[in-house]
Amino acid sequence: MNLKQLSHMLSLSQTTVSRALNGYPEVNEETRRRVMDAAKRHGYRPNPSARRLATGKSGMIGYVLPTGNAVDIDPHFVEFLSGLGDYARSHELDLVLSPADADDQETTYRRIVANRQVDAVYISSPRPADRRLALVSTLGIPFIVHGRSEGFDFDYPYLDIDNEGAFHEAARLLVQLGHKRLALINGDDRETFAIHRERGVRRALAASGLTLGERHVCSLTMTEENGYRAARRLLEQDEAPTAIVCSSLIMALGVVRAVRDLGRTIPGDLSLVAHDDVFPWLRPENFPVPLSTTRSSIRLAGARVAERLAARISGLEEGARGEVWPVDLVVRGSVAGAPV
Amino acid sequence: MNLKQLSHMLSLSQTTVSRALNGYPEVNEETRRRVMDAAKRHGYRPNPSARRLATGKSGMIGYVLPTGNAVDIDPHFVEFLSGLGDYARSHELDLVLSPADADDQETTYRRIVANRQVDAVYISSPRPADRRLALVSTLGIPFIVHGRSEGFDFDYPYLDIDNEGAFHEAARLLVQLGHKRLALINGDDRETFAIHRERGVRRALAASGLTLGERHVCSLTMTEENGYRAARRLLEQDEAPTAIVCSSLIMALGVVRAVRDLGRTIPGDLSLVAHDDVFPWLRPENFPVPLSTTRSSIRLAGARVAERLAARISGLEEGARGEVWPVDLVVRGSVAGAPV
DNA sequence: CAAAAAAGCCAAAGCGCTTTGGAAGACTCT
DNA sequence: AGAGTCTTCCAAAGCGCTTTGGCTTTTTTG
Repeated sequence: MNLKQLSHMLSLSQTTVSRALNGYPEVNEETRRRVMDAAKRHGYRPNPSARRLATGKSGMIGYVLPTGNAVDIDPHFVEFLSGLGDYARSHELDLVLSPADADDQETTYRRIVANRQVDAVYISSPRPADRRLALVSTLGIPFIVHGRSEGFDFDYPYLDIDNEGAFHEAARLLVQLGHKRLALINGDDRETFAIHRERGVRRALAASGLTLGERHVCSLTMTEENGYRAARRLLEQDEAPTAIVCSSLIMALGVVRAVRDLGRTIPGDLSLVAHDDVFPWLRPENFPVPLSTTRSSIRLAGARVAERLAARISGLEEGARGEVWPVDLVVRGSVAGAPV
Repeated sequence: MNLKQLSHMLSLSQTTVSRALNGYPEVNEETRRRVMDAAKRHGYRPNPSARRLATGKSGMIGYVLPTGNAVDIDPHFVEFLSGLGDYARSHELDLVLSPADADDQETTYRRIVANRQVDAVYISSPRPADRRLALVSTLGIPFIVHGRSEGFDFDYPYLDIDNEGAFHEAARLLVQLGHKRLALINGDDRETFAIHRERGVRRALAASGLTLGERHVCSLTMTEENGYRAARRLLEQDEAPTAIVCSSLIMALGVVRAVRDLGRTIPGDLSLVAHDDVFPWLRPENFPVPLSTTRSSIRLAGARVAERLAARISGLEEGARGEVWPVDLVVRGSVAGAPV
């Protein structure tokens, strides 16, 4: 059932039917009702390919997926996706993932924009002065950044959590508990979120006249193994930290294992706080010692990004509004006063 | 730069240019070279929307993503995606995720087929007599199943690993080591993979005159917490198992925690084997006691599925070929002879 | 009541590609 | 040399929608 057939059986022109369906004003309300009715009755759905060709709109949102043998997709991605999907579903928005060489995403961005494959894109895990932002801005496609970049002379729309604030709070708590030597096991410090987190920790320490020693900060991709290695390195040095703030639950698994291997205990010998993105399959309260966390649901963020993307597409949202979500600090058994 | 302009500057018809570009035979090789050359020089790329409308082909593969508040996307998905992306990237294939109400995916399948949004789809986590298979078959869109269904009177193309064989081997090893009471901590037993795994364990036990007790098999979604609960339940009963086969590394984390909480040890009191899908962020060799696993890279499976999907789209693959990959059994420290 | 404005509808021209049905010219064959 | 066959190219007709520009008809206005 296409427009031609439908309009023919209504004895109307395609123009009128199209306009009636798309809510244009220059059509009699009575006629509109007839059209709407017939459309529904016959299950008419405009052919998206045709509509696309005519309008240039695709009804999809895009994401450029960095791939390559050495590239692992972040497991956070799937949770983010859950949220995105939750919202997108209710609006019949599809998501197109365009795999790209991790070292040359620009080509892919240009392609999807030139091809008008998607109406908007989102960008995740931004770095300071991230080239994708500049690119996407000049290409002029609506977008939202999940996270933040830094060092641009222009604003852009983003959704981020207050990483600095979260880690500031976590560190402040530890300092208040008497810890003097904190360590940070961070994610890849080329990404802004990691930089912000480090900044938060430093600020909290500085407020008490403390500092984050060179050898007390690790920056690694977030795997269990890296968490283990980092913890071993930290705990086996002379001025071993008495508290660790850790950027991910997965790394925290490794930290816990290292602590055990070294015959130490949490929170007796070491206090531990980690960031929790809220995975259904790994919960901080189920750690051997319930883990204190800075918590922020990445899934909710996904839903919100989808919502804003939809708003931008339909012109409801404009400008470069940045949105920063506060982060909960959830105290559980893994923190205690500094050992004497 | 569109076809019209290009053909005009070559003083050729759109027909000829189009044919030259698409490799049709009825064009002089000399002419074809000229065209190809000019196209490259001017960076001409056919407009996908237009091509789509004309051909009905989209150059994308689809996946219907079940969503909903109570629905969690499997973390395996992201690894599978990595593999899919690896292949898709080199062929400029995009992946479109269509979020659907988990309880009504049919509508979405019908939509994406009717709209010709994608050239092929893949289906994952199939169940016995999975309705999606029947649906997609009748809708007539090329597809591949990752995993297997059962109980259909028709064949279909799939890629699966030898779950039964893998768990058979694992169980056989344990039996050979003298274990009489095995337990299985399985994934959701409405899914075929879980059924096959249980079958494998049962077969191995039967071969030695043993059975898998009713109370020795758990079937749960694969979270750390469920692994813990299952293990506690198993180990605290009278006829506690001396060996456990577990369907996922994440659940195995919970098992290890439970064992520890109960003051037991691996492999002294309990032997443990788990299935490893090969995540970069959680490796069996890094468990407190290196974990024996049945190993199969889900990422490679993703790449292979993409490859076969591409082949089906271009007509290179036909029929209902099923492909079953063998699974490695990797023995590490977590298994030992049965306690006396 | 005539002129101007508004309302309601339509034919046709795109959007940019593929593909059908020829047609002209070059080649082969008897 | 004329008929038949390839080879190589083209004009034009879709694909199914949106949108422009215009044409009636009705309503408003001075």
